[in-house]
Amino acid sequence: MARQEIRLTNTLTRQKEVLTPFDPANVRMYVCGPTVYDFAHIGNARPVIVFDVLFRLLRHVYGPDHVTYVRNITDVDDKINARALRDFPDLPLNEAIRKVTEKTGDQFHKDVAALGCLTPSVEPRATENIDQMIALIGKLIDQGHAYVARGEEGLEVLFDVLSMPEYGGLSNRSLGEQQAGARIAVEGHKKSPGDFVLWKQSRDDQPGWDAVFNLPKPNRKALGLSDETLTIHGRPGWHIECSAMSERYLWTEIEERLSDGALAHPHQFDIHGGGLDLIFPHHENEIAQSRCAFETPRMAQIWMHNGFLQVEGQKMSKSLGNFVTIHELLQTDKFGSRSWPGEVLRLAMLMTHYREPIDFSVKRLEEAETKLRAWQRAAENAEMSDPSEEVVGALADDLGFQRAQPAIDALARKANAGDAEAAERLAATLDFLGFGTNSLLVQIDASENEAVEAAIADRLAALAAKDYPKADAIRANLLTKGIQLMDYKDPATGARRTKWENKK
RNA sequence: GGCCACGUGGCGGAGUGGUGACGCAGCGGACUGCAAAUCCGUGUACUCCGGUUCGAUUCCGGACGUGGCCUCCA
Repeated sequence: MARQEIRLTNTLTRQKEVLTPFDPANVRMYVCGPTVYDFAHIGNARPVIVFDVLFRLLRHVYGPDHVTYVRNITDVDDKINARALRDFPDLPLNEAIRKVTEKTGDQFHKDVAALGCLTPSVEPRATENIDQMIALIGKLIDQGHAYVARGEEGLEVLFDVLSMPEYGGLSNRSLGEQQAGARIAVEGHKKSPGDFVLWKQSRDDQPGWDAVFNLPKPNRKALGLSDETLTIHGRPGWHIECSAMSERYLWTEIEERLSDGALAHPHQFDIHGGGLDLIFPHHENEIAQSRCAFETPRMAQIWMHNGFLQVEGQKMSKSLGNFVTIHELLQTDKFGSRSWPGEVLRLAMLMTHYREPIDFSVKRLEEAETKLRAWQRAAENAEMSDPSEEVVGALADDLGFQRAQPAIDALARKANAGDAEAAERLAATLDFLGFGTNSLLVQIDASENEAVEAAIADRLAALAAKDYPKADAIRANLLTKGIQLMDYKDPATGARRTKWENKK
C-alpha cells in the first residue's frame, strides 16, 4: 500500500510542500518548547497541540518507532532568575532556580497531558546541554561567524550576521532593510545592529558556567587582551540552545541509526516548528547558527508556524484581565464560570486551522464540548479498528483537521444508526486524534457508580408502578450531581432501559 | 515606515468562474408519561469600491478593517 503523502506549508518557501523525509525510517522533528518560569497560558497550548497532531500523523504514516520528536525545555533564562529571586529569596540562587524550573516544568507536563498530548521522544533541558552550546559557540568563533565584545553587562559572544549573506531568508528581511529601520537601538559594541548574543557573562547572582573560547588575533586586539583563549563565566543566549539540542538529539545521538539518505544531508532534519512570533528573530538566528556552524545549505527542510489566538476578541494580556492559563481552564471556574475537560480545549483549538488566528471564547468551548460528547457517545463501548482514512487524509493536507469534521460526523451518524463497523472506526479515529472515546461521558469512581446504578433501579421500579413524580425526583436528584439519565428501549425485548452520562 | 497573515450567515468552518457544503446555536416535528439522547425538516452570508467576464464570493487592482513580527513575546 502506498504511503499517505503528507503536505505541509513551509514558511521558508511560503508554499505547501510534500514532506519527503531524509530517512523515512527516522523522521525527525524539533519544536520549540516552553520557558519554564510560570504557568503556561492557553496560547502556549496551541503549538503543543498542533505539533502533537503532527507527531501522531507522522507516527501513523511512518510507524510509531520511526519518528523522533524533540521538544526542548528552556530552563535557563533571565525571567527564571527573576522569578527565583522573587519566590525563593532565602534560598541559594541555584536551588531557587531549580525549584522554579521543576515546579513549572511539572505543571506544564500535567497540563499538556490533560490536553491529550503524547510525550515527545526527547524533552531535553537547556541546562543539560550547556557543553554542547559552548562547543557550538566555539566553533562559530573559530569559523569567523562570532566574536567576543564588551557589552554593558560584561563580555558577550555575538553572532556576526554580516558573516552570513543569506541571513534573513526565513523572515524575508534583508540585512539592509534592518539597518535602514531605525528601530533597532545601535549598541556600540556590536559590529552590526542585528548581531545577537550567543553567550553572556554572568554576575555572581546569575547562573553561570565556565566557557573557554579561542580568541582569534583580531578579536584579541579589539579587546586589548593577549591570551589565545578566554574563559567567560556566563550563560547562553536564547537562540543557541535550539541549535545545540536539535543537533544533539536529531543528529549526533542517532547518527548511527540513520540511513544513507539522511547521512547524505548531515546535520539537517525534517521539520522545525513553533509559534508565528518565533520566525524572527528566534528561528532566523537558529538557522544562522546551525547553518554556519555545520556549513549546511539548510537547517531543517520544512519550517512550520502556528498562528496566535485572541481571547473573546481581544488580545490576551494581564492588564485586560483576560489572561488565562491552561491550569485555570482545567481546574478552576475562571473562564466561563466552569472548568473544561482537556479534550474539549484540544478540540476547540483544532477546530481552526493551525495557521489561522483563533478567537478563543466560551462559545467555542461549548461547541467543542457538544461535538465531542456526541462523537464519544456514538463511539462508546466500541472496539477500535483503524482511523478514518478521510480524517487521516485531511490531516495529511497541511493538518486540515477542520476539513475532517464532516467525515467524523458521518461516522457518528452511521454508528448511531447501528453500524458497528462505523462505531469501531470512529473510536479508532477519536483515539488517533487524542480525544479519548468516553472521557466526557464517565468520570466518576466505582463507589459512586454503584449508587447511581441503585438509583436507576429504584427509578425503573417507580416507573413500572407509574409513579412518575417519584421517578422524576430521582432523575432530578441525580442531575444535580451531574448525572444525566437517558432512557432507551432494549432492542431485543423492547423493555425500557436507562443509561447515564456525566455532565460535569 | 518595512515585512507577513487574514476578512464567508448569530457562531465555527468548507468550497467554487455559473444550481448558496457541513456543524453549533435557534425554530418546527418525530420518539418519550415528561425529559435526555437520537432522528427528520428549516431561515439568514461571501468587508467595501473598481476592473476582467455573458456571469465573481471565487481572478486582477485599490480601499477599509483585524492580527503578528521588526528590543530573547507562543
